[in-house]
Amino acid sequence: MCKNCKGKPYYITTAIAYTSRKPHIGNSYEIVLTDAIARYKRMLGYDVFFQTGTDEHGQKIEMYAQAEGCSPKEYVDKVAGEIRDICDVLNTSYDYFIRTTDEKHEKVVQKIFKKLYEQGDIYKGSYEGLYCTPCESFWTESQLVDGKCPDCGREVKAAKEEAYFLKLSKYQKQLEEFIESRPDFIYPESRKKEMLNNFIKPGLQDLCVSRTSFKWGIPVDFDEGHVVYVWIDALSNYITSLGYDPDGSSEMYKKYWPADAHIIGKDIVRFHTIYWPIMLMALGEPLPKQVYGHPWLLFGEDKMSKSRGNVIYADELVKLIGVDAVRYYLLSEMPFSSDGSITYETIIERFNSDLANTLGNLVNRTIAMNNKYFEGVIQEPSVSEDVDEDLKQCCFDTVKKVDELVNSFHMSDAVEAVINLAKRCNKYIDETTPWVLAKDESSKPRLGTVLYNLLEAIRFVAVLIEPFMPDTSKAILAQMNCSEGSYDSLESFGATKSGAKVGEATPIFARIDPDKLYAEIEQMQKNSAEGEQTIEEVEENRIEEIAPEITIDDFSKVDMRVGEVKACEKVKKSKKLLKFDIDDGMGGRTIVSGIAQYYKPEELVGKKVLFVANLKPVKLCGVESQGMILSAEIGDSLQVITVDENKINGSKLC
RNA sequence: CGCGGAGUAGAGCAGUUGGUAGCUCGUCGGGCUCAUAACCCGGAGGUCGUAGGUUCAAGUCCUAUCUCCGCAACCA
Repeated sequence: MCKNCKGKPYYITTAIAYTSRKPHIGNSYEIVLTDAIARYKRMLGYDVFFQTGTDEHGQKIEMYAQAEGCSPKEYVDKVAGEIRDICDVLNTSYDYFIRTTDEKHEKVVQKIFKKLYEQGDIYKGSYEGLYCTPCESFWTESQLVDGKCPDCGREVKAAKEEAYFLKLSKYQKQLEEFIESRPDFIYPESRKKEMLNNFIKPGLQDLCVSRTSFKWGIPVDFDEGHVVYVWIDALSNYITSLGYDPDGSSEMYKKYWPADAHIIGKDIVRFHTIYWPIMLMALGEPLPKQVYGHPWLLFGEDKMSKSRGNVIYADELVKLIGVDAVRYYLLSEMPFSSDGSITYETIIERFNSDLANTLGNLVNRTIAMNNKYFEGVIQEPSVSEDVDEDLKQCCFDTVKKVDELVNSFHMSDAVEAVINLAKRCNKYIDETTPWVLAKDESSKPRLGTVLYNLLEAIRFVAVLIEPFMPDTSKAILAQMNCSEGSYDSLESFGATKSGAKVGEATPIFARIDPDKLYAEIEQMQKNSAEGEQTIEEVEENRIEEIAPEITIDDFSKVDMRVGEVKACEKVKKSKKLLKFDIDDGMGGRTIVSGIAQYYKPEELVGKKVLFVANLKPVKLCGVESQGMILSAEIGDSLQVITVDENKINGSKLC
């Protein structure tokens, strides 16, 4: 069937998951999607190597661990375990689970770093005058606001901090040519344009690849105090696992690299299509063949987050509806390029309509008829009619269609194609009316043929659906008492053996009763709500540290006044900015503030607020802002400070 | 005018190179009884965001315009 894919290496990866917290079902989509492709390729005969894993370093992990009162290592061990458990619960067939804290990985990352340094692609440089000590952050000249830290507005210092940089500019031209000449490299195509127009063509800035501000990372072995920053550490997982080594790579590496496909989220397309290829170019290694930046799964219209209370975890959903139903839901509901949406309503709808009514019922009624009319014995087909041809053709067409769709990462369409074949089978039953044939002894041969054709067509369904729902595939074949589940058997119509006996007809998917499911969900949410305070909450309520001491002279430089909001509107083309017309008792002024996600424009009109009156004006998104409105912030919430209505506009604070 | 994508039946989506507008769910009616109140058929429902233009012919090409989304920018 696919002569030239037998034994051919096929290397596919997910991104490695950051071990900051347990992933929700949207995060888990990626592993299921990748697993489906991996299983499909394996079925075709490819020698598949499917890798997933965890990204475990960085400042955030350090912080979370501290909040939980454990070491970073203990923390990532716990979360990596949870992530791996979810991969297993989802029945994914990864061949290797890499962790960036693996000793082998760390060693090779150090070597890679050193090699790039020695050949001059990484150089030691420093930021100049742009370090904010309280924020522990570096800023580029263009990020600075009024010469100050854009995060906290405090002074930034001349940098004594040194850091290592990767020379992206050197490979820019080469990368641009590569991307332009490989229409298959970036999926979907709109992402490719984004990368070229927004990043590559305007000119790449050299990338900072080391940090001294935290310790939880892979040390740069020739310069104490520096740790390798996320890019080189995380991205290189794809090759360290295979046994890449600057001093001589393993056979396995030579066999599987370059990767056939990196399956990643749309948010990290940039890293995989710019930084990663350039790293590989610098190392003199071939580039991956395809990168698919898949969309996100949203809860209804919103992003899933613990604080919104709308998180669905894969393992919990599996408990409710079963692994294959979860896999089916994710694969069928996620579009190719736009974000998908998960709701309990659509979960029930998809389950009942596709899995229970169409597929499950088809298998059930077919097996039942075979038992009822022939004591289970599969008949030898003998009397064919024109309708049969149409059914057979549909089987072959579906095989072809699925192949095309999987190869272009259109998984939901591929899944749908298989379900459509099941629908065709249901139609075939109505066209041939077996129950009518059963009434007349003379039409028994035709009846036997019809049921044979059905069983064989269902076998096509079972085989084709294996990558998406492995257990269901097995269950169907088992119920048919059929051992022929190979992809090659789909080359012709007729691999089902006559004379064998089918098993009991037992429903594969029982319909979901919505009320019952909702009740179970409620129960589950209650249970998890009683759990411990989450990391997110810990982080949200963390009180910021007090800024360095200042003198009264410093303070008196800041001139704060009372003003009244006369008008307020959103700044066009910006998400976060609101433009205020303030009556400052001195003729009025305009102030722009980044609080659009906390307030609607009309909410603040008429209120008396406090503002800094002597800040140097700046332009934000084209609007000049002449000051700063004071507000109090903690974690995710923010409130503008307002004062009594009777305060006179222009009053000075002291 | 920073770059790119999208606006098609109540909902969610297909519609390569321009040639009678489709699918799934829902809804209404019919059929059937092998099956999981399932299955099959049919109807209703769309001036394909808006306004122009090219063409014998435009959802599909061009221009303008509105709205939404992604990336970038932006939190004084």
